[in-house]
Amino acid sequence: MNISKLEFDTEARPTIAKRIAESLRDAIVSLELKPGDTISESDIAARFGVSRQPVREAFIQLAEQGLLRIRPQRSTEVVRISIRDVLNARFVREALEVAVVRKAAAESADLPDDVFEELYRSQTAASDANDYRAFHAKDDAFHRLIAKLSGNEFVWKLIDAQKVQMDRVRFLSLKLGMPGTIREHRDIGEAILSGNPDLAEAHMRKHLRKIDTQIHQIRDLNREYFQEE
Amino acid sequence: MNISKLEFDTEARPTIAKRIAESLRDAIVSLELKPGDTISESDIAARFGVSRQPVREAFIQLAEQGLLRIRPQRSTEVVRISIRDVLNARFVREALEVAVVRKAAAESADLPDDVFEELYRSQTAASDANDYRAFHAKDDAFHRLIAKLSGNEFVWKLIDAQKVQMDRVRFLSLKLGMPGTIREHRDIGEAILSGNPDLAEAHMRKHLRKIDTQIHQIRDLNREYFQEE
DNA sequence: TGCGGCAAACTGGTATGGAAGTATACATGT
DNA sequence: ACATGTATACTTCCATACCAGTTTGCCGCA
Repeated sequence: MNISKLEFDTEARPTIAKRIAESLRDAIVSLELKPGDTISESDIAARFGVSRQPVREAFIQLAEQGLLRIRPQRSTEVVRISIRDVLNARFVREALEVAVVRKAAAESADLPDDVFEELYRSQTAASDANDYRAFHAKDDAFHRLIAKLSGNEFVWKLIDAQKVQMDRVRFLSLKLGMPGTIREHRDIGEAILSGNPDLAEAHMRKHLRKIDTQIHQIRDLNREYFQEE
Repeated sequence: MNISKLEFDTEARPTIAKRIAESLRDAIVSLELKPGDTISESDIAARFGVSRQPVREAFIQLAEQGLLRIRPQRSTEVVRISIRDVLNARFVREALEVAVVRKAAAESADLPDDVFEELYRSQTAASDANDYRAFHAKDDAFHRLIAKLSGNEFVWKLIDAQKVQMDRVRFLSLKLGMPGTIREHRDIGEAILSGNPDLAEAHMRKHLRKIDTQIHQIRDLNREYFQEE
């Protein structure tokens, strides 16, 4: 009798470090912590009521995501938005999303016609209510669903990691183009359901490349958040 | 676990934690640390002659790369090779490499005809000398060069991160197909120089997908290193 | 011989102290 | 007034100590 197989998932309990990292990430992406701000381990530790060690581990994690810049013995600062980095992230994201959307379109034969409807509706509702947070959450959910439909949901983890670089720009965009986004999502969804990978790819590229033009406007309106380059 | 020596190069590398991480990564990829081995912070710390803290940070980093599995209060183990994970990594890598190789081919107009020659030669030399380490280093250099030629060298960082999952398989392959690899590299290089993105893409996909068939042979010869799935 | 229970020896997570490096305010000397 | 040295107050990085689970193995007992 093999009892050892019955053990339940002991994995998922989040550590303090992980929670701190997540909380800081939200603060940075929502510009609560502003680009250029300097923070310190002890400062954040005191604010959360924990010791410096888990905060330090959170810092390291965020530095690897490109959100913090740790300068030993000097300071740790929230990195300013870099147009170059944003475009690089967009390039990677586009490569990944094109790969999954093509696959989703090629294998869409036995999908119900209304797989996307629920998301369209809730995103439209969020737009009508001017609820940006909900809107962006549904935006992410749409892209994630495509990855799942392609049988490569794990790719979303990477897309999400890249997205971090773009999220602050998206936050600054806010109302810019909520309805437009929904229209593009519909185009992509229809191309998938019609089993047309080339068309799905084209719509996806166009959708993702909107940021290329947006980012310069955003920069001009928020110079202080951007790196000079 | 049973290792003779573990040490980091005393020069370069900013923090102890990073040096430990790099050293451990090499040990894992070269199967010095075997899949399934359990290691502990204090154990490794003693071997390197440092405290647990930097080792712990190295563990966290390697866990994020999918090489270690940290089970709080229980143990930390070197994860076994998972065919699924390897194929997932291959999928991502393919998406990225296709994107850069197409771009490189599309913009190859003003490249000197011999950009790749040096690498071809040194890789052939490494193959003739049965020098696997050098061969693999040149293999990586070739792919990295393509990313650079496309103007997106930063993508290499991601490709490299994905590659970690495949490197242990590559290590087990060893002699399998060194000459074949060179032939494929030449095909890719020629397609780039002839400015043919579609052909370059096709050769790249074929090149990267070799692992799909190889991995099952490797698994059958090294069951103990693989996860049952 | 086999089983149950308990204590000691692990594990990773967190807290805290100290070392080394850097920036800065402020004296001091010319 | 203006350099220059210095004390001081930061910073991150590493070491050490402690905590709370988990595993292991021994011991007593049936």
